[in-house]
Amino acid sequence: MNRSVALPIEAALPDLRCALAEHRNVVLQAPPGAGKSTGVPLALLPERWRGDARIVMLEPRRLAARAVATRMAQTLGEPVGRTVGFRTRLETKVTKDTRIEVVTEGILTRWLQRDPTLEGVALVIFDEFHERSLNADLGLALCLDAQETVREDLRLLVMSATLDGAAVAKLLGDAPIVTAEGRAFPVTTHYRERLDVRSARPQYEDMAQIVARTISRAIEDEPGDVLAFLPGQGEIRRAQRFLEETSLPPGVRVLPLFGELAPHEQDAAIQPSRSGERKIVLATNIAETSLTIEGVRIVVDSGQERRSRFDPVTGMSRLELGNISRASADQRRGRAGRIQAGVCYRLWSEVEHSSLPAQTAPEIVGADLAPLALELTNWGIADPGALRWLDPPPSATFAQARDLLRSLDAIAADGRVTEHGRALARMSTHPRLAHMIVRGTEMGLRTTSLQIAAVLGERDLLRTQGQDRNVDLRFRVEALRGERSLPAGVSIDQGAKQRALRSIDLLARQLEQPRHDNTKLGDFDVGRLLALAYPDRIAQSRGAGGRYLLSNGRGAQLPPAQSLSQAAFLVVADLDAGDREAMIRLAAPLTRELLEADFASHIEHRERFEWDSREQSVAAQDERWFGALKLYERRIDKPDPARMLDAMLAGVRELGLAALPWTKPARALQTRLIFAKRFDERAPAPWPDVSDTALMEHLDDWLAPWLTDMSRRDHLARLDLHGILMSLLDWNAQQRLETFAPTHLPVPSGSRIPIDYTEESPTVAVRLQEVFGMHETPTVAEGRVPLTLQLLSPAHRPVQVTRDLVSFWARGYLDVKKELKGRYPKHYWPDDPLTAQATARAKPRPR
DNA sequence: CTCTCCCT
Repeated sequence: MNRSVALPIEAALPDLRCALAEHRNVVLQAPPGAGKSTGVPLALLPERWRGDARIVMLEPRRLAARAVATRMAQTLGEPVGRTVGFRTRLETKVTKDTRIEVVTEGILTRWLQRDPTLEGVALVIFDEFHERSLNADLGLALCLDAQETVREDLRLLVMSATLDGAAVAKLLGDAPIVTAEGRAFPVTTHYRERLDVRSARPQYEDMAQIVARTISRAIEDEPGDVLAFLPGQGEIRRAQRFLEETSLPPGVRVLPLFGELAPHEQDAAIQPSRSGERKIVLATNIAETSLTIEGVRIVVDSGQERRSRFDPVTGMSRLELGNISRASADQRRGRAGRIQAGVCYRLWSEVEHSSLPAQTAPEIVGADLAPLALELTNWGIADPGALRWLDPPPSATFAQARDLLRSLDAIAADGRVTEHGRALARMSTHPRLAHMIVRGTEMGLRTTSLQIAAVLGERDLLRTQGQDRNVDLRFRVEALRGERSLPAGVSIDQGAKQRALRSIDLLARQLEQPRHDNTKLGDFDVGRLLALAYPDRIAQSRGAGGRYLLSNGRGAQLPPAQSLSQAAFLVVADLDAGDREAMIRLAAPLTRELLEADFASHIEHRERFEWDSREQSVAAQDERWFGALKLYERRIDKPDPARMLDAMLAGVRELGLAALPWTKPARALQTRLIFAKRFDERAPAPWPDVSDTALMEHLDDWLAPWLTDMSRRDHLARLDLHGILMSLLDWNAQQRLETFAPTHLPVPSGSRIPIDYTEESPTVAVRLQEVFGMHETPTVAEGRVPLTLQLLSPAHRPVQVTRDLVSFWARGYLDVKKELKGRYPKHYWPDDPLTAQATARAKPRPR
């Protein structure tokens, strides 16, 4: 147990032992390099409270679980699996002698679901808790619940590097906080303002270019290897090009590092440089926690990262580029001070730094919560509020997750877990995929469904170089089965394949044995099975260009040059939701026939009656829908008249009243009725409101009866609007209208002049000569409304307007006569118009 | 021109 150099954690161990002897729950705060992961479990092994029970320590990653267990075993001078063992989903080294068990975080959840008392476990240690992984948060919530209900003596130790310990200590019931020093060398921090004040810079510069320039300056100014953090592969490739264009000192190599890189390429970046050589590692977040790069003295930090964010509305995730947190920046900087004093270049200013979030948002805030919701439901909890959380699961996402579980038949109508849901919870895969495996097994497609789940559990089974990546999932399933020869530039990731095969074994053991299994792969088996897992991502071609519509209503697009783009239907296993259209990353083809057969109970039959604006007619169609996808449509030969009528009315509503065949008499009748309604004071008034507004509002009442058998705009020409309006009046009202608002005014010449009711005051336009002998101003509305007389010349030119004929004759007439006599000398212009003979003749009477 | 990790 002796080490040549004492770990910094040693100093804190007495306090930690004390705290754990007296309290069930304790928080240990220690920076990276303190040696807590290996030091703490070993130090607690002899404690009295342990008895003969195990200490369990959670690690966020399999690699870490194995490495930490190995180091502890070495310290004891034992092989792994004796006193110290580890357990991950895919690999286990544990015996009956094991008293310290290092496990990945998901394993604990599995244990708790099987045995909430966690029998045989004295202490659970949450290592790297500051990373706030979903599984660690869930594990802690379940442990606290178990502690409250069935395991009062269970001890919990939360270890954290950068996390503010106070919040978690409070969550643990005012647990004591023990702190330890780290062992890190000082790192000098340069902010961007100090680097770049010299030159005026353009407004925008490629991040990759700025990183490259900072690196080439740093490598001149400082000794040692460089680790640069960039948000993604694209930026890494660009920075690499920029660096290779500049003249780097001899012996300096540029090495990219990201998750999709082949293992031997990752190793090249991780291993220490040979003597006399230096390296520049361009890395994603993978180098922040998962991998440690040997020999780094200089860190260049872009300050950005890509993060996955789940959208509960669409049920899809998207990658977002954003600023890192201060905690993350410190973690990245710490990578420069592991073996000696180092230097860190931050490509942002000190002012910007203070505005960054202190901590990275915990995973639970932005993740798909379907797995968590299934765990909680299986735990017997429908509302996460029943448990204690640092950050509770966001309610919208949790609700979406419960909806999904309901659609997978995992939750019953009463909100509790179903037998099927229990089966899904027993499986070590996403509930969607577990559902696919269980139902697929029932369909006789067990092997294929297991293979799909295993392939989807890996980032990508295939490595593609120098060409467009083929997104067909069948391609990968066939490769896993060894049934496909791969084209040049495409190879199997052997590590991924081995993990996939282990996964299949594991999942198969979690299943009931099938009655029969079809091991041969049919063309559409993958698509059919995938549809069980992702019914919301079944996609229908929109025609050309690899563009599809998903059953959840969103658009999605295939990358260029995909053989799948010929498929009428796809099921999408993986996609990035993007800003506008989602990009399909993995999919398999399906047919309409299979979709309709497998999802018969989810297909919606609709008889659709709608006004088609483009065709200007009613569309009466028989349709079959799956979510947002229209699978089938046919014109209905004998449509239901009532629904036809509704659609026709909708059409008129859209077209407006102007689309109706208004004749002059019809419009005139409308204005007379409006006039009558306005001026008739007799009660009860028999007049309907036929203003344009009222007609539009009440189309169903007055127009509908006349629209039977009509289905297009043309048909409206058949309407007799005058007759229709007249039919709104009973016989008495029709009679009364004739006297109250007559159509015409008889004048002394014998003519009948039409009365225009559209103006504010009803008007007749009549030649002056026709009203000689008319003593009084004519009226309508039973004498209450005088008509406006527009008096015209023989040539129908307006001469005078008056609402008072008596005073016109008395005063205005003389002037008018004089003028008209000048222009129309042959006409008859009497001195006394009241006794003169009116005439309707256009030509002057012969003298 | 798309991060990373994980599940008896």
